[in-house]
Amino acid sequence: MQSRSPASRTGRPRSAAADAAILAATRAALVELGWSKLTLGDVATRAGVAKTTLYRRWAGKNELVVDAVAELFDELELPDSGSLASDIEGVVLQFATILARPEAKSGLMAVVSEATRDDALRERIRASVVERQKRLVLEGRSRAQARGELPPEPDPESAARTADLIFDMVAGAVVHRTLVSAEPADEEWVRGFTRVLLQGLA
Amino acid sequence: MQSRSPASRTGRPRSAAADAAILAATRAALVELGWSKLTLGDVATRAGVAKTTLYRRWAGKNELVVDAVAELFDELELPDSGSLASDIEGVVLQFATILARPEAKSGLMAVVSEATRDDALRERIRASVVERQKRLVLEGRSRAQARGELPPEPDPESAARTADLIFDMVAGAVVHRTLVSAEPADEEWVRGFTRVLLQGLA
DNA sequence: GGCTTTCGCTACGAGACGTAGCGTAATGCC
DNA sequence: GGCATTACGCTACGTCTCGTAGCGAAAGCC
Repeated sequence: MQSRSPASRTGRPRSAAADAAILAATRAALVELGWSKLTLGDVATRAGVAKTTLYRRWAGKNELVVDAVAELFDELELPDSGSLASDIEGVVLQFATILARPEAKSGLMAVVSEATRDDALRERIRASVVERQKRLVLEGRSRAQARGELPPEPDPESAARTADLIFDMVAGAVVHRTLVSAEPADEEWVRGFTRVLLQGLA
Repeated sequence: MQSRSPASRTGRPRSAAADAAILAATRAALVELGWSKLTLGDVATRAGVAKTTLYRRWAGKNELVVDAVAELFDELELPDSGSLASDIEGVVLQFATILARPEAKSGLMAVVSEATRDDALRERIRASVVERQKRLVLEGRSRAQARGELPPEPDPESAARTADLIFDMVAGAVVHRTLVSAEPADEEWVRGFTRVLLQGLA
């Protein structure tokens, strides 16, 4: 969350329950109201805390929603289904399921949009959402290489570039399908997408 | 733009110059202020019109920005460079160049985010941005099929599905690369992306 | 000239923002 | 147990933007 200064050993400690209540209230408000009609006063009331308490912990709407949405993606797991294709399909489907939830839809793109003019916010998104899930790409690839489904990378730099490209393609396609085309990223779509992606990487 | 009722043959006509001035002022305000700090009062002042004039033509910030941003994508053209790979590279690079502009970055994602709770707005985006550019995918594919670079489609329904998938992959990857990863979608990246996409479609 | 619609201007209530001030509650240190 | 320190709830406030209403003037068509 925020940089809790390590030298704060004295005084009343911050309530951890309040943090959880605020983040949960934020997600609930995103579902009911969406980003633009969400107000911090309303979130505070839902969470049962004072508005001033909320402002002591988060600088504003942007930072609050990033933290509230980031928690949603922590449940992503890489299945071990035996083949690279079904591993990818499983992860992409999980990602699509999370993104289909209204609190993720309305919250995530709004903060990404705000991040175009706020480097600190973009870094917060990268650190708490993107970078934390890139592990799935890396682990999936190394598994596939161990199974001989993918060739080993010639050099580390090219390996990193490819991983970034894969991540942009997966996340970007699912987001575009879900939010812009407004069609469900269901099993059928995921199969088609995975087929193109995998064949392209061979 | 808005539904200019065909039965308005009498009375003072609306100033076409005002429309253009308002949309240009909207883009300028997006560059300087970004989405969240853009106010309709400020746009009206920049455009040299009264705030009430602006409200007579657009229902709100969302609709205004969609129209202002949609104009940016009209300059997309399909190059005829002889091979499918370089055709795709050319279009993707054009798209990335437009999306790199600050008015597109901060405006487009914001309205997409708002569209998750507003069906009419999403339809407006689809009609004035997405659907209008999907022609590039269709035309590029038919050219490639004529050249024998791509197999003909077995049935029309599958052809439409594939076109949608391609569009989601192209637009999604470029958007994610530009806005989330915040790295330039330059020639090198576009080449790598096109290689994966093309090989996947073969 | 008469009719109709748009335009610029001013003013307004409503709502959210972000902050300040105060008294109270919870902890660590002596 | 008492003290310093920090967090908390509450109230109140000035500021900003929103979206609308009302008015007189302007610009077209018959």
